[in-house]
Amino acid sequence: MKVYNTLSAHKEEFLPQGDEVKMYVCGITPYDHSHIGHGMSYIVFDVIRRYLQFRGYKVKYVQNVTDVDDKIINRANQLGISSSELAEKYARGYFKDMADLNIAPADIYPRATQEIAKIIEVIQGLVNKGHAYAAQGSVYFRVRSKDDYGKLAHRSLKSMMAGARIEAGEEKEHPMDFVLWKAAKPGEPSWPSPWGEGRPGWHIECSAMSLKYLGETLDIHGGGQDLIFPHHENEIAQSESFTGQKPFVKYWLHNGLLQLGEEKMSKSLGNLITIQEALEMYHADAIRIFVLSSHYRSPLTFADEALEAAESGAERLRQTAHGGYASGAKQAKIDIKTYRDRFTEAMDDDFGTPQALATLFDLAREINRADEAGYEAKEARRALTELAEVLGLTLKERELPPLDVEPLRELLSSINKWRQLAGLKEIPLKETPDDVAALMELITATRSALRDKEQWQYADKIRSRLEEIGVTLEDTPKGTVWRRKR
RNA sequence: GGCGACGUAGCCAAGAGGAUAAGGCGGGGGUCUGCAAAACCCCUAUUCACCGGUUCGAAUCCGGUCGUCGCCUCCA
Repeated sequence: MKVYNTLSAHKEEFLPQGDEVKMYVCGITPYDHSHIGHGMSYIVFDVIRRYLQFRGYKVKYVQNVTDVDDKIINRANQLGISSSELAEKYARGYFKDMADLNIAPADIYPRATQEIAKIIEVIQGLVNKGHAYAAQGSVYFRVRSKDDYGKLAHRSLKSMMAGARIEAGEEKEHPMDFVLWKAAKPGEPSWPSPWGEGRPGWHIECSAMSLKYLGETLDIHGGGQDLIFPHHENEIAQSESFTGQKPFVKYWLHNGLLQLGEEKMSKSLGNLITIQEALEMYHADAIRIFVLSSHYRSPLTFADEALEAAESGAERLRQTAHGGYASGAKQAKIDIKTYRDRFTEAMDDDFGTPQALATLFDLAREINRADEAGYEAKEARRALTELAEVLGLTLKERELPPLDVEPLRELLSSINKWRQLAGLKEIPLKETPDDVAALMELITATRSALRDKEQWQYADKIRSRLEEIGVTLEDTPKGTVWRRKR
């Protein structure tokens, strides 16, 4: 397996330290709804994790929740609630978003506010080693104490200074020094520390948590490309300075960013579509196919046309996975291994999901072809479902609100008189069922009988009326099947 | 200003020196069907932004031009 490592800027052979892959992905700051840019990132790392498991690795996956930060505090103050209340609310929303996108939960979701002791321990260690210094109740990391600072972003301290927008660094020794511990301002949530009341800076929690839950060296650390600098650069500086161990992370993986129209989708620009909004419009499988049809390191632009295309593709895979009218027939000769190998080969090369998906579509075509020829392709269907699952595709029908019974009852009573025409008995009003399945059974049976009598105009009327109600009919060799219109 | 990525069919998007330039969507034609739907079959890039160069051979490597985007500041 090869993975692209941001640190080396090359693809490298993936060799984790042990059988259990230690994987850390930067989580969210819950002060607002998560948008589909977040969705993209977590879908990407979900697939990476699923694929590692598919390849036989155990994975320990940790994702932080930054539940204290300026934006949370400001927002909570605006709303007149506590910052922990606000953070909890949006963290819960985030977990629902993830579940709805079929993203498997992390093994641990540490919260910054629950890890203060470890955070203080790390800061204290950095101070003791001369990598950090206190000033006015805050503590800063001394970037000049780390000789390879900038190695992840591939920039030198000098080049960062040139043209960088740097504010006059009152308390800081060097403009690039960054805060580890922020002195409390009145009215802000704070914790006691050796430097006085305060709260953690943004970067330090990731160092503390990864150290606590995964150890001194992680196999994989992931996040969006926008986190490379300064966040991940600073994590490296903190962690390696604290432990004295290099590297902090063996493989740094970063996904490209989702764009909306001309610009990056981001909270600060306000041009965002929330995950729940996207899910109202599209099936989670469609969103995943949209994301996975381009390589994870490339930027991707959210466009309704592309999502619609993904929706149609998802529908085809779904139909294939659940199809199969030729049961009990001769087994189709489909070389499943070829498809598995193609899938694996694609994924082994830095998670080549576009080609992995292409393999799925090719397999689906061959299954349908076998179907068409009257062969049974159960094994191949199973393989399709299994490989789809590695990409986190459920291939399940979207859960729609239940059909209204009333329109179906009305339809049944209005076609009652046609039943005689079809050679069937009319159904007494009292015996009209009130559950969808039974109603549909009677309606389709009536229509089938009408078709047998070649009463096409009546049969077609039933079909178009059902379409209005939200039911699509398909007349297959094995009879009429119905499903919810999407 | 510095660093980096990208420009492939109507749209989305793989491919990274050599065999017919994946796949999805859309469109056209056909098979099946009473008609549909679904599915299947065929067609839809003689060419990879443009200009030069290296090479027996370039969409792929090098240089330049144009264009788009990201990071350098909170961000997945």
